[in-house]
Amino acid sequence: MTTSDEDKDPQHFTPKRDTGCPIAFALDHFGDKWSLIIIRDLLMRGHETYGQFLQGDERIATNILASRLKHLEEAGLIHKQKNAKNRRSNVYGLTQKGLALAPVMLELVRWSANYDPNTKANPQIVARITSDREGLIKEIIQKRSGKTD
Amino acid sequence: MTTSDEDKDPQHFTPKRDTGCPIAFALDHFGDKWSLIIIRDLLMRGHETYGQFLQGDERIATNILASRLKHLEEAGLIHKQKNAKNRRSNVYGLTQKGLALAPVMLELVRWSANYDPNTKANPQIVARITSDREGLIKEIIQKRSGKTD
DNA sequence: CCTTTTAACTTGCTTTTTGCAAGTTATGTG
DNA sequence: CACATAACTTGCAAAAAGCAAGTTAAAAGG
Repeated sequence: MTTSDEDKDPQHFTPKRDTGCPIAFALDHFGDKWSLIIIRDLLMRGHETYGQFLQGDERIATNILASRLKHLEEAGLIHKQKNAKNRRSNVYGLTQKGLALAPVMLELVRWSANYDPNTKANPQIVARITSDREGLIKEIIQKRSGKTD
Repeated sequence: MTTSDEDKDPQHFTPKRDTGCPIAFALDHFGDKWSLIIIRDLLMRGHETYGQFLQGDERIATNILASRLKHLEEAGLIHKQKNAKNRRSNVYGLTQKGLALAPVMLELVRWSANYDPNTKANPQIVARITSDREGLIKEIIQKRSGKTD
């Protein structure tokens, strides 16, 4: 982890439901139908461009994608960088705050794998959530921490 | 845990986004602004009647509450029982499938407690998520498993 | 009993969010 | 220089959320 000046506090983000409840706080960040899909793409599938998100399995609409990316950025979960080599492509990445959702994501995977008879969750990963949860979390976070993170 | 005939498979529920992805599966169950609040009330606060949900901190609208309860029941996360003693009050409870969200819930609490400067999360609980996660999960599940569960 | 409360919803209507299709702009590419 | 493409934006229709009021059946009080 290089300590650059990223992940600065998003001054502009104030939760809607300001009750202090942790669940409500989380929902204010990603409590809609698409945000977690985007976070999944970033965290589990290595997607990092607008076009890659657009072509995900669930086919998010382009205007919704734009609005969710904006919201997630304002909420401090992701950041957008210009690609120095190719100035028309932007690269999205998870901040520390976003990467810290890995444990939540893995518990969701475990739960769904357990209750969805048609799950396509990778059995090896699912098994490892139980056998080596901490190791898996660290591995994922390391894998998805860009050099600029 | 008494093994009654509850928690039967909800034949009628088919996920909207049938991609096989565990995250999408989870979102089809509770990927909206209110479902997780209701599950929180059931799991962490011991709420179990319509009126209790209505009076939660976030003040869900009554028609939305009714529709979410119906959906959660169809999705097999909760069940509704008549109260034998008082026939006009219904008692809601989590099914096994719903109780199994405890780990997800706790990771959400941990994440939010960590990133919300104004969190009201109980510090003792938060500490225990790290020090005795498994024990805490079992304790919560046991506490919220009604006799009829 | 008979009136009043109350729990658990439902209905009607307005506002907000989502979704679809098409259009725009600034690069990049042959 | 013509064309392709990444990353959006805009306009409008459809769906969901939110608000206020109404309904129903059962319990509680007198």
